[in-house]
Amino acid sequence: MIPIQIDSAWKGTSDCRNCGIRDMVLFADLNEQDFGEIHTPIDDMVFAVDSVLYNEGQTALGVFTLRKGMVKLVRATADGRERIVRVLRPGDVLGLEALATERYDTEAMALTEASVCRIPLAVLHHLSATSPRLHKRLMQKWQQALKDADDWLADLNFGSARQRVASLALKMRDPEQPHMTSFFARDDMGAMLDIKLETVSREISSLVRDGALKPCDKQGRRYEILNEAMLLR
Amino acid sequence: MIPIQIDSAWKGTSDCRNCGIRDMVLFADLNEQDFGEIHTPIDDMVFAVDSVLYNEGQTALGVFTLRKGMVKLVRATADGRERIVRVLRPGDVLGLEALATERYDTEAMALTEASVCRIPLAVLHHLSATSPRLHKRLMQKWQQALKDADDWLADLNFGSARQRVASLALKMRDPEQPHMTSFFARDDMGAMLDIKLETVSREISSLVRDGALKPCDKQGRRYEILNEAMLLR
DNA sequence: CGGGACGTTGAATTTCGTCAAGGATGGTGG
DNA sequence: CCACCATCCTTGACGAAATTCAACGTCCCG
Repeated sequence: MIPIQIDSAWKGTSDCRNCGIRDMVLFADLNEQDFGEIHTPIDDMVFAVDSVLYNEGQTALGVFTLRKGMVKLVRATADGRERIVRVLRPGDVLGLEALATERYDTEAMALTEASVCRIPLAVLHHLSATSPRLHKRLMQKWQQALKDADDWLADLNFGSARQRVASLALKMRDPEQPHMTSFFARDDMGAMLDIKLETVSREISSLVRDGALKPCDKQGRRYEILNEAMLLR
Repeated sequence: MIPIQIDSAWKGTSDCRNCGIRDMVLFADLNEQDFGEIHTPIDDMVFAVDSVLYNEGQTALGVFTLRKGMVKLVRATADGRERIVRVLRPGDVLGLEALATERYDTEAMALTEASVCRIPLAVLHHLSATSPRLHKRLMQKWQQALKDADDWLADLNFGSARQRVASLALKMRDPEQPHMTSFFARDDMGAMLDIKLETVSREISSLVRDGALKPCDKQGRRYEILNEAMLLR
């Protein structure tokens, strides 16, 4: 079942030298010699909405770089419910933990259609030993992942329901259009913020009523930020 | 001011080869040759309760390994309150992020008297390039830190106040005496679980009344776990 | 022995969750 | 092309849970 997903997602082999977002990713400052050390092809893949990139505990095939779209990392909690521990966006790395354990610690599911490249573990193990440039980038990606994890905890799971929704709105701002922000299905937002979906809906409505946000589509996914100060509190 | 803390904490130079907890720490599988590459002394330090090991944003001097005691990682939130993002225990590494950014991402404060060794950044940068053994350990410590961060979020900040207190009790079990567990000042516990200190107190009292826990001191810090199943739900 | 810090407990209030119903949207098939 | 249906978002009323404000007790330290 998983191989089928992989097959259907596979779109070809990546040409990393000419990657459009290369300055954001792991291979940012590799030189020609480093690229020569890559003996296994990097797969270029696209996953449809709601498809699973990998499961919690699954044996790892590689580390992913997210090129386009959004991916949620999901964990099962002790009582069986579902918890979204983070949302990744373009430039982020998925499955770094596989470098240490050969297994993925969380499930990864596409929140939108998602383009990724999958870098085989062997390539990273080899390069991290031979290329100080990759080694340094790898440290930076670990550090960023850890900081993101702590940020997520400190910002989004703190305070009243209204504060949480407002924090999520700020965190999910579009990097290119800072006055726009993206929301998700209400039950996903609930799993991110640890509040019920009805409460999410109420707080969004309240922020719209108070003039902090303006809905830009009919599905409740895109909003314009009208009053940033109101969200910051 | 910070140098004064450092001076007062300094207890000598560590003999890593004979470290009592070496199998848990970064230097676990270094060989004699690797040790020969260490040209800067590892400092052995002790911090008193409530003293600060480093501040958020501070320029980093090194990475710490916790030998004894407990340390909290604290962040300021958007609204100025204090948020405890994790508690570290013996064997854990503090300040790994300094390897990537030369700065600490959080404040670290001793929850008990804490013994640490401070490994200069230069030593780690050098060894991670020359010793595949350290390189591998480093990956494992990054992975563990990231998993701990996600665990903290998923377990302790989820569900009712009672569930959170129960999860904390389980997470803070003594590794040597699994039926014993450690709590903290009630406002610290509140900052860990994102509930008010009065609620923490009430839930602890309730767990004691229901026979899940038994207090073992008069300050409310040590408890015996009488009914593990009751805490798991 | 007194005072301050901290933990506990109680009552009133606010917030959030639960249960239920209604409405908009998008897709499907006739 | 439109009616129908399923899905998801929204809203309301009620009850449960957590916070707030306050008082009180205990422990530790000077």
